[in-house]
Amino acid sequence: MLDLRSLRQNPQAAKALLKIKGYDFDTLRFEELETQRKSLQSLTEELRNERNVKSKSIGKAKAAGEDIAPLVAEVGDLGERLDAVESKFHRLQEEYQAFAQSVPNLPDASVPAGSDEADNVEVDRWGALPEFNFEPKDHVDLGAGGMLDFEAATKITGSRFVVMHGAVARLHRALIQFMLDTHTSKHDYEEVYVPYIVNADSLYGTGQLPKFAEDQFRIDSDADFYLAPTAEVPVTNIYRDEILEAGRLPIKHVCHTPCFRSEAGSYGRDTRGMIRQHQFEKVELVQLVEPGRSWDALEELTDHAREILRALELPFRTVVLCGGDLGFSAAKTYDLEVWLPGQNQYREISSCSNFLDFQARRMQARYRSPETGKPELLHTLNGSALAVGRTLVAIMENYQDGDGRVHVPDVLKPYMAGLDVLDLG
RNA sequence: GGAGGGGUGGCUGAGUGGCCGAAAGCACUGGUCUUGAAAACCAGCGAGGGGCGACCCUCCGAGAGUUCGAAUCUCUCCCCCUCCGCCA
Repeated sequence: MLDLRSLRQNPQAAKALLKIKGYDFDTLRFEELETQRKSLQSLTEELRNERNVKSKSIGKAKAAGEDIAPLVAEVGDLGERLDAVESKFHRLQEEYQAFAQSVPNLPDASVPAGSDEADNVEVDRWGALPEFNFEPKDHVDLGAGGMLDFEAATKITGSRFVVMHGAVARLHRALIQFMLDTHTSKHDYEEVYVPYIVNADSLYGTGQLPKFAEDQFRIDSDADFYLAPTAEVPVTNIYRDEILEAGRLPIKHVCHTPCFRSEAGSYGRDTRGMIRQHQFEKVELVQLVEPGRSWDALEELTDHAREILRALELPFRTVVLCGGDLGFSAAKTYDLEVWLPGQNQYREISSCSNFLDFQARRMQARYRSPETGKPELLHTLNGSALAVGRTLVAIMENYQDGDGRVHVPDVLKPYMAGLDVLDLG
């Protein structure tokens, strides 16, 4: 959520920035809501003040042994008037809240203009593209011998799931271990284990609700529970409604979780293979930092994600998302895109974002500022490092040898119990 | 699942209808003292919102109700603890 106070001061500036994101901010509607809020709020507070003052005087009269009947009569229909104004005010507040919550975060000034991913701007490239003396297969063909079984998954559940067997399942697990170990030992993140089922407040805090309810898997139970779409939700919400001491910052967590996405509205896209699944594993980096530090933190966090790709020797590039491709809560996002020989293109494997205080305001994640002694909103960031399923795909496609085998990257060998070549059968 | 006990400021904890946004202690901040520190003493110290301001409003797990007036009484829900049952 944006800061309403600064929004009030300059709605036109916000409108101009939001246009970069392809969002039409209705300043007239906002100003109308604001005007109504102002008058209803002051009227409500005036009446409440009157009631408080008079009630207090009744108390005093009673304590002094005086007759309170005339005072009680004087309060008269005050309660009814207050109720009427209050309910009007509450209705307006709900409307106002819904409006304010639906406004996306402002993009940073460095975010390029553009409408979709075609307008994203490449900022760097790493690694030479592999050259094959054969026609490289994609991961679906490579796994067709039985290691990747999409039909079995369809039977068990439905489309967009996978069953992995043997060495491929092990390589998938090795990737998780390697990523967690790298971030904890080299990049100074604390590992956390969290619930995979979250409540509505948590999804609201990070911005998935109320606007993106259809993307979530909702659990049919008495409680309002959802399958976590990313570790960002449970991990960031550890600090919801907390006031942290400044000495605890920055908070840096790494967390491995499965992620569940309904993928509503992507029916025709990436239907082949493991690229877009309802369930996939991800290792996520989450940081909560002092407001002045978040831009540096975004660069660092993005490089922590790059480090995994460099260690795995997978060619990749970094793009900065244009306004139209930027997410609802993010002020700026870098995507890392790995080279997939089977598709002959770069595909997203990580997304690293700075949310500034947008999420922190929704979830009231604060720290005590040493300068003022007052609680102030933190800045939140997160990034995938990396999406495990897509990393597995990238390794299979980049490390294939043309003879139905996949070589294990050097850094993963310690995790593979001596296995350094996968025979896909 | 059954029985009982609880949820109060950063933390501990008192408060059963008005003088309570809330005692006391801890923590924290400033001061006195000290070569310095500790101790002691003095003072300050919850959060959110509105208003140019004087000030005002809201918040004692959440929501609804009773009342002129609710942290306090009633109802519903959520969460925590103890015991029993069941269980990885």
